[in-house]
Amino acid sequence: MLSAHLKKLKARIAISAEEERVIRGLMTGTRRVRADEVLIHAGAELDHSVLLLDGWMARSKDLQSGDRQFTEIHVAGDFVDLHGFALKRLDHEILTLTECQIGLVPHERLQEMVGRHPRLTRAFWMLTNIDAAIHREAALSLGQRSAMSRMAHLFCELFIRLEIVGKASPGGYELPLTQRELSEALGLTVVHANRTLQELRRRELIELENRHLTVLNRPGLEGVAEFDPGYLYVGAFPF
Amino acid sequence: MLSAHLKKLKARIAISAEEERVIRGLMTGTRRVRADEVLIHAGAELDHSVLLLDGWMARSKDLQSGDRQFTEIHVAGDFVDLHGFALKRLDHEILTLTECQIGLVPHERLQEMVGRHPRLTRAFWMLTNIDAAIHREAALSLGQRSAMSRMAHLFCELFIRLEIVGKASPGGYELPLTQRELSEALGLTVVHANRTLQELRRRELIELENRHLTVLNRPGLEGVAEFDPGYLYVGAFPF
DNA sequence: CGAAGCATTGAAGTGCGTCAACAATCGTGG
DNA sequence: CCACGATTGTTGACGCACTTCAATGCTTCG
Repeated sequence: MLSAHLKKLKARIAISAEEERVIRGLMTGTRRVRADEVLIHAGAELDHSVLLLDGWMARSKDLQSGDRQFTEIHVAGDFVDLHGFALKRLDHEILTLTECQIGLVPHERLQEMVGRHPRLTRAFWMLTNIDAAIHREAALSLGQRSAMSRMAHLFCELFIRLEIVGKASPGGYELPLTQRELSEALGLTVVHANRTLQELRRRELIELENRHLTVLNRPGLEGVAEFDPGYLYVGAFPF
Repeated sequence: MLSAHLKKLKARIAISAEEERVIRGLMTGTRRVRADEVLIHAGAELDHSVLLLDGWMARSKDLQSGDRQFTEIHVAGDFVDLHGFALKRLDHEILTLTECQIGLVPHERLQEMVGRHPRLTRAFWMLTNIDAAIHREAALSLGQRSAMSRMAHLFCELFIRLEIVGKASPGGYELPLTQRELSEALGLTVVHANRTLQELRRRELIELENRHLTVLNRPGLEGVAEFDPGYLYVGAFPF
C-alpha cells in the first residue's frame, strides 16, 4: 500500500534498500476516511503528515463568498501535507474527494530522518518542490490559458501522475471528480466547465462517463493544453 | 548585505549565533546583474542557488504565444531559486526587474548543511514551502478574485514582505515595476491593469507614482483584497 | 420510489480582452 | 542641454469568453 508512494519517489531518484526500509518505518498506522470530509482544517496545528495511499483528495482555499479554489488535486502516492512538517500549520484545507486510505507519519519521525538521512531529506524536500512546480503550472493555466486549454492541461497532468503510480491504463484513467470539483480546480463555474467538457468531447479528444476518462487523442489533447511535462520532474536525478 | 535574508529567516524562526555563522558561510561571492536580464533560463542545469541581496526579480512561465505569467515577484532577502537545490533545474525562468545584487550559494555547501544542521535544513525547507504557499494564494487570486481584488492583494502581500526585510515605510514602499510587469504578475492585460490601478486610486486606497506606492488606506486595501497574511507564516515557529 | 445531488441547456449580462491611437516620460547620443 | 526614438502610461470603442440565473432531466442511493 506504500507502493504508490515508492513508485512516485523512484520515478525521480534511486532509492536504496536501506532507504526504502527507512521510508517504510516512517508510517505509524493507516486509516480510512470517508468521501467529502475535511481531513485537515486550515490553521490547525499539525504533529503528523498524511500519506495518501489510495483515493483522491484536494487542497482548497476559500473566499468569504464561499467560492473556493483547489490548488492541487491529489492521487494515490502523494504525501498530501508533507509541507506541514516544515510549516506546522497549513494555509489551506485538505479534503477527501472519494473514500481514502491514508498513512500517518509523525513529524518526530521525519525530524529523525532529517538528522540521519541527508539524501532522503533532499528527496522529500524535492517532493514538496514538485508540488510547488505544479502550483506554478496551475498559475500559468489560471492566468493565461483558456478554459479549454486549462481543462485539457489538467487531464494531461493527471494522466502522467497516475501513470507514475500505476493507476492509468494506456487509454485513460478513473477520474472520480464531479464537474463541480473539476470547476473548482480550474477556476471556472460549473456551467462553463460543463460546456468546456462538451467541446473537448465534440473535438474527439476525450470521453468522460461513469467517472472514467478516456483519452481519445493524446497528442491532440496535449496540443490544446500546450502541455510540457518537464515541470513534473519525471526522470532520474543526479543525486 | 546578507541582513535582509537573515531578517526574513528570523521573522519565522530563532537563529542562533552558530547558525548565523553557518548561513554566512554558504555564500561564495556576490555579483551585480543589470535590469531586464534572464538570470536563469528554464531547464538549465544548476549547481548553485541565488540569494537576492538587493533589487527585484520575478519567476516567469511562458506560453508559445509569448504571453507569460509571473509566478512570484522577488524582493531583497529572497532565496530566489533555493528550490533549484533539490530540483537541479528549474521549470521557469528567473529574470531581473531592476538592477540587482545577488549572492551565490553552491549546492555542495547546501548539501553539507543538510548533513550537519538538521534545524537549518528544516528552516530552508520551510522557506521553499512558504514560496509554495505564496503560489497557492496566487492561484486563489487568479482563479477567484476580481482584477481589483487581485491587484490589491498583491500590494498587501508585498507590503508585508518588504516590511519584514526593512524595505517599507509606514506609508508604503518603492515599487519599481512597470504596469506591464504588474499585469504579468496578475494575469491581466496591460490595459486592464492600468484601469484597475486607476480604480484603486479613485477609491483613495493607494497612490502610485515615480515607482513609489503610497498606501492611503491600508484596512481598506486589505478589505478589497480579502487579505489574510497567515499564508506568509510570519511569527515564531516551534522548532 | 422519492429526494438530493449531478449534468445539461438556454438566454442574457459583464468583466476583461483587443485594437488602435495618442500622450507622457525616459534614456541616450549629439 | 537639447533632440529624438523607445518605452511606458492612458483613453475610447468594441468584442467575446466566461458568468449568472433559471429551468429541466438524469443518476444515484437510501
